[in-house]
Amino acid sequence: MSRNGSVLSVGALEIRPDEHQAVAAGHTLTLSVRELELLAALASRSGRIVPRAELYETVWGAPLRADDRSVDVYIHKLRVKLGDALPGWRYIHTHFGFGYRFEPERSHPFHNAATGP
Amino acid sequence: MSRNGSVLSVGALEIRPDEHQAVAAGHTLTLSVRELELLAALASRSGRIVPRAELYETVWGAPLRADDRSVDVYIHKLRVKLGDALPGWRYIHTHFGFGYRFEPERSHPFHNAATGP
DNA sequence: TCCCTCGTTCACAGCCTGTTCACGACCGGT
DNA sequence: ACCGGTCGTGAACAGGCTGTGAACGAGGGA
Repeated sequence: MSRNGSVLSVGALEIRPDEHQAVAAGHTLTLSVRELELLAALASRSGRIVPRAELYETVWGAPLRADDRSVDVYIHKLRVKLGDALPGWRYIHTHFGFGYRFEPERSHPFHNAATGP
Repeated sequence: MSRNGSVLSVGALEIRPDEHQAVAAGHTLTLSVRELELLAALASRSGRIVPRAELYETVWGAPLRADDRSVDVYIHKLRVKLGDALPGWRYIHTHFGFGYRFEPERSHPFHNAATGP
């Protein structure tokens, strides 16, 4: 990940939280407020395993309740949209019992994706 | 988007604010003052997600009131005229909760539009 | 004055979002 | 392989935004 002012750049993704905009391989993603905020929260911690509680507190601004699945639901929404925009790559990895890790990785070793991370 | 003096060029559109004229695929559009100004405001920010307030302040020259729908109404008028002039292309994209983004994009994957953006 | 255009404002329908459920698949430990 | 706890995912809901057609009044030209 790299920072340039308020711009987060991870793999083929460029995220500008201030402008509510995320661009994947030159194509602007259609994200809701929560989706973009969660994406930014993940991207700004790229490569780290981030606990749900940390993600929730960052995006929702409140402590995570014991049975709240909001983070999981939004992770799924992001995976779908990122998958559509950048086929052949996985950005969000699950770490069972802990949380998620954001990092570009090929979905399949033999996938013929053209552009690198 | 490209600038040449006072000319904005986005996709098949060419907008000359100084001459109060907008040309789509060689055909001059019939736009009112507000319509042209809003189109110019959008085109000059092509590819960016622009908040309603910014558009309103640029075109109307005053801060956007909380329940003012003028921008939405004019966006609709522009969409109709652009849709007529350039079928098969979408230029104005809604970003729910924020504003609009101006960028040429095919309406349908299978549309046989001849001219590119 | 009459007609027509334009900008503004309404009203209502329809779409999008955030949240919460429900249920099945998956994981790790025993 | 069995089990309890975690995750993935599709769907239902209520509320807030946006799309859209129409009404209104001001202003300009014939």
